[in-house]
Amino acid sequence: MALAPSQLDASPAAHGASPSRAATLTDVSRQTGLSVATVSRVLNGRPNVSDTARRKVNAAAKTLGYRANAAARALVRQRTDNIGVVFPNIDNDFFREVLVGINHAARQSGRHLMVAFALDAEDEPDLIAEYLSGGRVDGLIVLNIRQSSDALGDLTQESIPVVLVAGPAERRKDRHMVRMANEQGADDAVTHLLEHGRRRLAILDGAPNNSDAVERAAGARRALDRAGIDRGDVRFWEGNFFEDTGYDAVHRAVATGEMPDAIFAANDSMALGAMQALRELGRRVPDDVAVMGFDDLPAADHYGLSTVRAPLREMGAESARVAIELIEAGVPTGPLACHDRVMPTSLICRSSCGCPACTRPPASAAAY
Amino acid sequence: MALAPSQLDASPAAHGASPSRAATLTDVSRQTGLSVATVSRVLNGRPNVSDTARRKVNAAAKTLGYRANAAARALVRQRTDNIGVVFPNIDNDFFREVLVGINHAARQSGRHLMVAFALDAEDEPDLIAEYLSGGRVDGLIVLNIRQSSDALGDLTQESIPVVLVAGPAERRKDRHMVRMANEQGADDAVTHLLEHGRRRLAILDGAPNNSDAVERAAGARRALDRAGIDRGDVRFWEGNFFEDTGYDAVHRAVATGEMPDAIFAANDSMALGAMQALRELGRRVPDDVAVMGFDDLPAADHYGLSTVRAPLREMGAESARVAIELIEAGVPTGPLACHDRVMPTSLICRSSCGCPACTRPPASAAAY
DNA sequence: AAGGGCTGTGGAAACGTTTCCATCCGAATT
DNA sequence: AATTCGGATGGAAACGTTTCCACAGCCCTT
Repeated sequence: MALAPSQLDASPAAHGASPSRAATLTDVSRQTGLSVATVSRVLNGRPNVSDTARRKVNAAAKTLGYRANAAARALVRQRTDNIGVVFPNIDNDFFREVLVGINHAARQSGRHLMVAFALDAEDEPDLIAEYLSGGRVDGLIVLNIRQSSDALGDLTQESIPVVLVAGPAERRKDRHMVRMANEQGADDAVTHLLEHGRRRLAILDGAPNNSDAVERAAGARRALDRAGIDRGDVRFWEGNFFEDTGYDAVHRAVATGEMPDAIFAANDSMALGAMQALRELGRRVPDDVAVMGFDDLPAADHYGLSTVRAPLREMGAESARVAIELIEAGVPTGPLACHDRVMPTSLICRSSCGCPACTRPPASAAAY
Repeated sequence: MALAPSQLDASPAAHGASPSRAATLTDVSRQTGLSVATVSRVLNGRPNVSDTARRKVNAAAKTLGYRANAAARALVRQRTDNIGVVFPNIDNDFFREVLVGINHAARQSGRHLMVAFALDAEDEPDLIAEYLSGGRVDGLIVLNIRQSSDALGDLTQESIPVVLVAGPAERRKDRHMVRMANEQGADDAVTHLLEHGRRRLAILDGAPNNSDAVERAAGARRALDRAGIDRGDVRFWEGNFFEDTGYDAVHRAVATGEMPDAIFAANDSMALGAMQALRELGRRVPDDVAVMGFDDLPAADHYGLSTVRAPLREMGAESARVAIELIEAGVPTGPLACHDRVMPTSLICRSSCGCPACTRPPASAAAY
């Protein structure tokens, strides 16, 4: 009450030397002579505070280097402003791009990321369970969850929202999910090859238990059917997403004399393997055989591989946006109304598809 | 006091349906009839609790799915068990490996990771400042901090320990740092080439303002000097770590007729560029020209490039260990006694160095 | 002139832990 | 049998916020 004006008393370590403890609301309160309630109101931009008080508090907070303690705030607000991100233990090239997208969206909303990689397959459920309770995060993003590890039971049991990125297809009605348009992307690629007059196609398949692979194969078939291509002209080659299966498939084809005039590989790794085999065998790309892949790995650019870009950053950013949306909507999102956001792919024409008209779009990442 | 034995009253949502709020210590206390103090003691494995109480509490905690609230615990313990990790905005292939290493060490110590990427160069200092105060993390790891963005002033001013990974050389005595043995690695690579009888060497340099590049070049020079190689036999080619500078350098060499019999490139990207140029020019690797790189990118394996493995996971893990060590030691680590941990590199012989004796070590990552 | 509605402010409770301190009890010591 | 000791337990404070509620002025209306 007795507020001596302009009291510049030796406040506790104004910006002193030692790594002193962080300033608290009480410190600001003492320095300004105002109550912690008022100080808190100013610092949170709440109404009903006089301009005088506002000025004093802001000045003192700046001097003291005040920053609200996250734990105390989380405790009373019942909200941490953190989002958890769980990665599978499997080494995955995409991971970085997805995380960059998540980071972008999270930071735009002023939230922070808690990131964890499963150390092994058994570790994943533990990790998820750890984030689901404990109040460490307000929402959880799980990448590429392994089919088996359903630490996730019933959506309605959970106290925080969970968003799956590139999760198993069968959980789509059951879980909030963000994925890419695998089918449309593959359709686009095959259609592109057909539009360039290629007719004797080979489809290099991915691992059959991988949902990306299955969907891409389906997209390729859809394009072939729509164009009315004779199935006798199409070869379906088995692969498993690894480079050597692309390489081997081409060598087998040359052995049996069944070389196509175009190859669509369900991912870039296999496409690059196929291109290497073609080069070794003296076949020219794209003159003799056109090749398209899927994913748009950095290496694709380097080798001029035309491909379908997997919108990884967009998927990451979208998953964060969905999580935030669910967090802000409050807990009871119920079992109904699951999100299933499908991020569009885009065709990237380089040299391997053999269309001179197409120019490579800028490698920008403007909006995600 | 009046504890009715075996009271199985309708506890608040034992494991009910709705996404009810998480169980608290008070819930467990009510269910067991014991005080929160005792419950807390049991759950933290503290002594001076009867076995009866221990059993009752553990059972109730399990039934209720109790997990301690992180914010409340952090508030009273003045410690979050979180470690912050800040990445520069620059796209960096290494980032993932480093993070995996950090994750491993952090999780082994039961800590969690808060990860953030700087959105752009100006963003980095903000990010660092945000983690330095606010009590969100107990320690901070900053990767590859940009020379300019010294949001980091004086070590002694900071309230939490900060560890730099691959930071600027000039801060080594000033800051806790974890880095790799660039000089020794480059020395090893050049020595290896010399041991195979190569004498007309070319050293493909990295960007001169990059400390990794400078150190690697110094290591190469050290090996040459020690072997007493005539400097007239050695060419120093300028590069900037990008693939095309390796490619161009080889083309220039062939134009001037100064083709060496071995090339050491300061990183794999340039080495791969050089190899591609050699292939195009009809020179055989390693027969005509041996090539070695540095980093051990995934692509190095694919192209049989012999190289020096950059111990990225180890650097990550070590940085986390240093951070944890500093956290546990308490704040006042003072300006003296800065850590400068140098993680050893290792020679990876594949086919491009031309030594049949060397076999490729397993691609394990056993211990990090 | 009295009442009512705003505005600015402070006190105090609450969030969920951990931990200090006091208390109580039974067993061991004198 | 009186005393001490140590183990088991509960009460309550503390951590740093936010926010509800009460209250004191003040201006405006009737």
